[in-house]
Amino acid sequence: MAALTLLQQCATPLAGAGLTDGEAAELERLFRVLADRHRVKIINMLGRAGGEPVCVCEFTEALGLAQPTVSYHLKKLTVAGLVTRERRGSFVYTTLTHGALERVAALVAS
Amino acid sequence: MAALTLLQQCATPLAGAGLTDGEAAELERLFRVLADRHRVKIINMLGRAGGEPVCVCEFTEALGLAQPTVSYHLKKLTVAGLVTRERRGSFVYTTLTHGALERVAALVAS
DNA sequence: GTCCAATATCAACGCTTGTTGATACAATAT
DNA sequence: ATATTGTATCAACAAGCGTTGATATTGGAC
Repeated sequence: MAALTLLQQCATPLAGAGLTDGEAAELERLFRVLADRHRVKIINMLGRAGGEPVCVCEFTEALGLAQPTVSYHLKKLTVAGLVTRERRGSFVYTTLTHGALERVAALVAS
Repeated sequence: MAALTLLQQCATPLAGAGLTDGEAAELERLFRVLADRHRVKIINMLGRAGGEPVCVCEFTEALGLAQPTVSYHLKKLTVAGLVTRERRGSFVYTTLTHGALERVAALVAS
């Protein structure tokens, strides 16, 4: 009856403080923006442009998507701070935010 | 009438070869696994454990989720190759795959 | 002013995802 | 053998996401 039944045998000590709910939610939002094949391609195109602005119309052609769809994806990337947009006449150009990807990479590796 | 109407003013030259459809889809799958606050927390907990295995029951407690939900998330992380699972008696322990996060970070920064 | 082209927003639909009770499986104890 | 505990799978639902016609907005050309 005095058997020590070894409860809590699974304990594993964790060092340091964990992520807060807010930090976890922010990382979720960031990765969610990256979690789309078209947005990944857009970012890759912008990277290959070497920081130079790329016209919206190039994405529609390269991705084979309808114009509203591209607009939808670019907005997601913009509000996430990964790209910036500027008008030049009737065209809108998108630029990769400098250092944004490096910041993401640093977050992952931490 | 001979007005040069400047068609294709938006051209931007892109250097190098872009991502293939397969590569873009693979990145999408990877980021999709990371795009969840609970999975982010799990990975963070595993990182803080310093490569040591962590029992499933610790996640249910720390995340405040039902047991099937934790099982669901751990499976996603497992099939993505980010973590590995092993049984020890009736407990199942999860370990952060060595170098997995560093590989992801390298992908992002490229 | 009108006309046209590039882009953004809206509305609606199909599809995927996260969650959880219920249930099944696995391993140990008795 | 049965009982119990830890974990995985199943079924069903709510919520969010990507897509695209239709429509609105913006800016240049005439």
